[in-house]
Amino acid sequence: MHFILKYNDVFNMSTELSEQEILRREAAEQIRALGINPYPAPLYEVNAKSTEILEKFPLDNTLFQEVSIAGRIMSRRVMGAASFVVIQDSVGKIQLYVKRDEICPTEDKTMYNVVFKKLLDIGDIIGVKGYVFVTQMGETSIHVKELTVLSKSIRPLPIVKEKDGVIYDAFTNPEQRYRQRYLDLIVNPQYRNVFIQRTILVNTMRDFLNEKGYLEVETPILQPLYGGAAARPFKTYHNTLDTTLYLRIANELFLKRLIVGGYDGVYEFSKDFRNEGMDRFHNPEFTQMELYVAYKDYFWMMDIVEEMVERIALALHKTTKVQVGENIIDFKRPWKRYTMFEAIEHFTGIDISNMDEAALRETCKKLNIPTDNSMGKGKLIDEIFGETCESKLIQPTFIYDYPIEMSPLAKKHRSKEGLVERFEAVCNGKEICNAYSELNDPIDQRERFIDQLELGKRGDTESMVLDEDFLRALEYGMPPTSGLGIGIDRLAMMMTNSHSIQDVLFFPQMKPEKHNTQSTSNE
RNA sequence: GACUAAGUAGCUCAGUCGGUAGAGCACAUCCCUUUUAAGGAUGGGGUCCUGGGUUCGAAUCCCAGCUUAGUCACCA
Repeated sequence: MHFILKYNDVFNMSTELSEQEILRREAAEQIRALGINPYPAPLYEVNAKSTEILEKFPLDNTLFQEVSIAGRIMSRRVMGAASFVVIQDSVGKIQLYVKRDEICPTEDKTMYNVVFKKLLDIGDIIGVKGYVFVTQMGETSIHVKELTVLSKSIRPLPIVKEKDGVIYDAFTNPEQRYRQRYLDLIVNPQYRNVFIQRTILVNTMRDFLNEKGYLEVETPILQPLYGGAAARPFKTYHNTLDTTLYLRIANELFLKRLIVGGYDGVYEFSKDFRNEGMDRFHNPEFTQMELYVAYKDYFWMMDIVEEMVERIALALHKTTKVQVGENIIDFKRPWKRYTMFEAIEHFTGIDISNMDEAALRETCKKLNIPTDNSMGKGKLIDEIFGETCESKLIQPTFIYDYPIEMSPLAKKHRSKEGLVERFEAVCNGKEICNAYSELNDPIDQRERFIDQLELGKRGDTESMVLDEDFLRALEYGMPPTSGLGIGIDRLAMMMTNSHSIQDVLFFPQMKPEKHNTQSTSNE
């Protein structure tokens, strides 16, 4: 009891420490009292990794005879003067055999009897030196000759156990997993791989774009005007400038300014922010890769997307076929290409390409798609596509030629009235990218912005605002340009077969954590 | 925003009809020199999410709230 008082006083804790937390703090102090720093400063030389040893030693048992390895204690079985410990390093786990007279060759058995047996716990980080051997039970292990405390853990670790494929005490509570991702990564190390795959995905994309000679750039996140997408922004304030700033919702307009400036191709991996709903496909901050290339059109960009995504699949899976939920998706080139009208005709048997607004509305009624009077021709077409086609497009498919009303930054179609040169790639029933032949006619762009302002006046909270500086840039002349946006999180979900965006973000947005303090609201 | 489900020990979870709060692991003590879900024995550990109500008595029944998850809606 005096420990509780002591530690709650010393650490000024608002909540009482658990018995285990107190005992571990005590242990750390006792280690110190023995002249051992539980948090030593010098580097610890490591010359092997767990999985490397487990793979190579059975093939050549002369290897690893002077091994030095470090990791976190995940289990401990003390049997008198000999013990077994499992440590986990960055790649896996390996068993240690710790024998008293080996780590304490002299009369002084303190290191084993006191430090190892009494003061170390699951969760502590240690380094060991020794040689690799195989136990009588046939498990490749490290015979420890020297043990160093590297970091004392003062909070008990939830331990997941497994036998014969059965998982015991799985740490699966999604809230805890996301809030305490570090803990998730410790006790559920299989999830480390998802994030490694995400990084390989990004690196593959970056290598691909660099090989093509495009320039990776950085553009502002804090912007006086937001633009480039239809979304509600986050608003903030700069004190010195005494001005409102917005967190970017897309980087399109800045990258196009750089094309005006004379670069042939620019791209950016950008964190974008949208002040909208959250669910398993939406996090308030997310990552996009946007690419703009001069003198190209949208057909050219389809080829680039195919090539790039196919290469990503190969980099991650060594094959173009990827398991996503129930489906196996084959990213092998070439992908199917349908115009939006063709796709609708393919799935409904109805040709809407020459319909006027009234006929479209009638078609919606026939297909049981709810409409309202605010919907114009473009919106009606988009609704029909979304309801009848999108979820059925499992294998990668380009859908192109969109209604102009939905695409205020895309160039008018070279031959088809009322459409723009835009495509999306859809797979597993979800959009994975969005691209245009970019609108470079400054007069047309100004008119499109004005149309957006009208929508805003009618209460559309996601309509675009007029960006006078962007128009000024276009007025100096932008070459014909093809632009692309790929949602990195969505692509990562697909490539790692993850059910939720929270599974491909280390730290997904959560509500502020409620601390378990006394309830204060008696109102 | 709607609906459904959940909230009990550090972790994973039981808890019968409303009658003293349970298990495994973790933790402590003891035993044990090659063990395997973490060897054996013993033991400590609880704001049963919060507040109110019904009742002699509530983890359990009722009401309200909070938190979380899932699905749908909205939203690219």
